[in-house]
Amino acid sequence: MTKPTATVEPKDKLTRTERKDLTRNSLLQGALALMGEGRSFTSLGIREIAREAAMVPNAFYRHFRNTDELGLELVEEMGIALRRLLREARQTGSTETDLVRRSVQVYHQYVIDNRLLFLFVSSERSGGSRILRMAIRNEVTHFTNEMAQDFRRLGAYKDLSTASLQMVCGLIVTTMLAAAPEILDLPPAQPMLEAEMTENFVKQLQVVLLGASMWRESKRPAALG
Amino acid sequence: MTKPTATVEPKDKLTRTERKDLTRNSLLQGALALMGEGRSFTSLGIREIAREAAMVPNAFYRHFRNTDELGLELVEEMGIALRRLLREARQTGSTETDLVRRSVQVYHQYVIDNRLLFLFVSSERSGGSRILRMAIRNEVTHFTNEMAQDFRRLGAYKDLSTASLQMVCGLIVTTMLAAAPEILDLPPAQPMLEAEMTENFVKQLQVVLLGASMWRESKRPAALG
DNA sequence: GCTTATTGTGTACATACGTACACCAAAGGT
DNA sequence: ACCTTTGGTGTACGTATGTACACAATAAGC
Repeated sequence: MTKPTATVEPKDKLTRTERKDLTRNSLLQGALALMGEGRSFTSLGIREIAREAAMVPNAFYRHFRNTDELGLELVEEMGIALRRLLREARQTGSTETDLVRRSVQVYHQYVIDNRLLFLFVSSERSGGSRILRMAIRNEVTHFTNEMAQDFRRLGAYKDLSTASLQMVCGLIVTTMLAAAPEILDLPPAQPMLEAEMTENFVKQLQVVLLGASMWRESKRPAALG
Repeated sequence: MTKPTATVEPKDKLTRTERKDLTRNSLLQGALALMGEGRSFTSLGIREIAREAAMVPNAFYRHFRNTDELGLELVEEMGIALRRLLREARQTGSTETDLVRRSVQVYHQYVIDNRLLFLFVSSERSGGSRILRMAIRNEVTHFTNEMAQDFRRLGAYKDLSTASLQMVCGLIVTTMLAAAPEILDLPPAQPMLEAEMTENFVKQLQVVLLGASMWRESKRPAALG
């Protein structure tokens, strides 16, 4: 009894579920990789994905019933990525100097670091599969709401109603997401182009924030209209 | 000699090029129709498109070398549609009362009336085919510039530099285009939802325009920096 | 330690695809 | 009136696809 029946295996002997998660993940990454080569999600086939993940076609079915199910998993992964982005932004956000520009740079780097995921989201956000589209829209809405809550917590835009704050955050998120494909299409190692794009992006956000800071709830509540 | 060799055929006897344009068009419409059923462009096949257009697969080659070439034609069609939209907006724009709301309604209706085209653009703007993506981005840039020129002509936002005006118009166009897929996914005959979405859209644009009207060119020209 | 459930493999088949080639009807130029 | 060009058809072939089924290896549960 030098070793009690170890619940955690020593090192490279993996438990079955761990192994499964591993291959499952290589399927997910395979699908992303294919889309990274210019394929759209609805054009992906089971065989193709399995081949990219270096496994036999039929193995796909051990993990997903069809490609849509795999897509939903990818959307979930994106949700996690977005939440992580927000967390990073919160930490960066303490210094107030040129906050927008700093945030844009963080976002820019984040998009590049998560290239394939953002590529996936950008394409499929208004892409072919309705199921995926809705799932992504859901995640984006959550992201928007969390951003609004963060603004509240930071005491920014205090005299905006919650609805207006969400509206503004929606605008910000729209602008952010629209920037992603342009970031991803940027030819590499072209600092001039990159700087130009970033500057434009920064200014757009500044316009939005300026508008938000000037915004007054002009209409009386609908119930009284 | 009762009839001089007519350069224009009487009525239903069409010239060859007319006929060709007709079938060519049914190919384009067929492709759009397929995307309307939830397919993405890169997933479309020659056989499929030809079938949708009620012709034999090989006939496709009489009009396009491959699907990408057909896609570029669709992009061109979109360009025309956008220019037409701008023209309509110009005419509507003379009355100043609640101009934004009116424009949004015009746009909303326009998206619905050109459902398939906007579906195509929304999907492929950040979709799989790089060629199409770039072509669409080109058209959108043109559209943005024309909008900026219109603003100039109308004397709006006089103290914005041309660059800033284009930046603002870019923001507006981004917001417009982001709204399109939501408009298209709206369940039909739900005036409550529709009104809510429109209202949100209107407010977002008002925030942008408010920000634009407050915008001051803060940075001195880069050459002097 | 034996049994069972799970994960991955190999084979198979009907179907759809892109494309090549030969062909046809009819419009257009001369 | 003739001949050529053009737009569309039919057949054919090699290849890729989704999925069904039988099977193998091995971790998990008892």
